[in-house]
Amino acid sequence: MADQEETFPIQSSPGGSDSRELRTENKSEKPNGTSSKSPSSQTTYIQQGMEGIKVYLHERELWVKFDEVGTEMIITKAGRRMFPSFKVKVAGLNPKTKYILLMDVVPADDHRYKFADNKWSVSGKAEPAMPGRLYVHPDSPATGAHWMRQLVSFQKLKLTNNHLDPFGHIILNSMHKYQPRIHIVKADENNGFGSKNTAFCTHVFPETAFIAVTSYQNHKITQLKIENNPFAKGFRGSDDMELHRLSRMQSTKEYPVVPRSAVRQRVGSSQSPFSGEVQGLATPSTLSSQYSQCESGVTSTSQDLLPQSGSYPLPHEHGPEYHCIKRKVEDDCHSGEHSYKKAYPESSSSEEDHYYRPVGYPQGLGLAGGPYRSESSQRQACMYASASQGAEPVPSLEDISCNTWASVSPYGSCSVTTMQPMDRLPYQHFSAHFTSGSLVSRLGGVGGHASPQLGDGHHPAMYQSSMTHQTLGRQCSPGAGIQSPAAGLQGNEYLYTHGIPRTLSPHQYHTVHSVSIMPEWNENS
DNA sequence: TCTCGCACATC
DNA sequence: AGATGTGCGAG
Repeated sequence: MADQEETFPIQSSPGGSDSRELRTENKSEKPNGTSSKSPSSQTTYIQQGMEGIKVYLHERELWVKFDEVGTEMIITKAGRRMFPSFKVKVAGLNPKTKYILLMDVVPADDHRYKFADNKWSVSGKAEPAMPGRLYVHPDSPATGAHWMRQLVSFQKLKLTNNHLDPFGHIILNSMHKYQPRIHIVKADENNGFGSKNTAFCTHVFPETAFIAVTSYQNHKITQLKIENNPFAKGFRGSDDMELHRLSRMQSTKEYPVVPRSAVRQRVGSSQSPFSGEVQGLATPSTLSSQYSQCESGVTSTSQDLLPQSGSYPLPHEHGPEYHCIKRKVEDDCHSGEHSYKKAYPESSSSEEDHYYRPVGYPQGLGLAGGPYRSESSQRQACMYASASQGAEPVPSLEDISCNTWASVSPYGSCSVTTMQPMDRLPYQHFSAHFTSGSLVSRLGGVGGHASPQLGDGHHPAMYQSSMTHQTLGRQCSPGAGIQSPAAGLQGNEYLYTHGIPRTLSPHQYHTVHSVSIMPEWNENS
């Protein structure tokens, strides 16, 4: 219980502001070597007690290598893991407090990209985002001590291009750019999802942004994957190996010229013809660091964020460290970094199951997500709330919450409401229904239960009141936040979740789609 | 573009 | 030993 939530007093808004500035300038500082350790992410805090939390990206150097070339992640119907894997070291949590760690992947901007002339460029407007799904770390909820004890791995998270995916995987559109985010939600009783003050913080590592593809476009990326992913070891080899393989497969026929893959090593090696690095996009690498810390999220203005069109949206600021939050954080920050060394067993414990939760929109938790997409009005709405990433300074917690939740639930709303129709549809099945009032519960449960409701899907049904009304209410309604649906918001948020059919996937995947949080009704009742 | 079966790898 | 994760390249 109660342990408290707080370690610190609120501060809320911390950093946001700071962070915000975008910087673009700096780019890379990071590679200092610390690699993973340095927290480069940007954080948004929503409530108290979350300020001193630091999150360090594991193997950041590897991420930066990919980022410098323009990271691509394969998406398949069955679901494909990300590589590099998203693993983090967390510091600054209250050892006794329980937290839920989850991840989502939000659109980085509103564009559709194409890879031509060895570089990425914008080729049009992005397709409407689907309701985002959240991947709840299987160990959730767990104490701060648990999460800080070892690396927290999200490696089992899978990406799919199947909009009707029944497994709870995160659904993305090919040739679109995305930004993974990690959210830490306090799961105290006092703070369940639904409760009024749901405290949570969001961390974004710009260097983990990527373009979803059904097949690799840039050979350099293929090469990096082969060289670093143990499962692709079979493609490494020296030339001999390759030749052998090729010969077997093709037996002489063609040696590929340069088609995409063919070249693997060689190409990779460096020179690839393509190589260009350029990516029009963005290479984020530079950006990367920015994010670090803590902001508060919010957003009101999300606008800022938005568009960026061109390239990378991410706001950055990089600062490395950042300010996290201010005070305390600082300490953490530093320390944090080191903290981890590789040894951790990978994932935190069980990774086995992952739970996925759908979030409404990409923004997910509102926080950040949104930023990018801003464009569409509809979305925006949603986003607004969230957005912020870069942008604004501190919103109020409330906002955040709103957003947050919004993300969580609202989304639903957002999505539901405003969003394009598409979104809603499909997912229904999965609802996992977490019903419990609080996220926590859900989360906790998440894994476990699946729920019954599948069928309907969408009924948006369930709502929970969980979220703080206040929070939500305030902002949301008012304008700031999400507009919409918020409706749900109004006090409640809805999150409805869809249950995932367990059958399909065991609990592991629980995704939640959108939605609103339900109260207890159902489940718990 | 995307999907599929394959050989090869890890777990 | 089986399940599962990889990129390849044909379709």
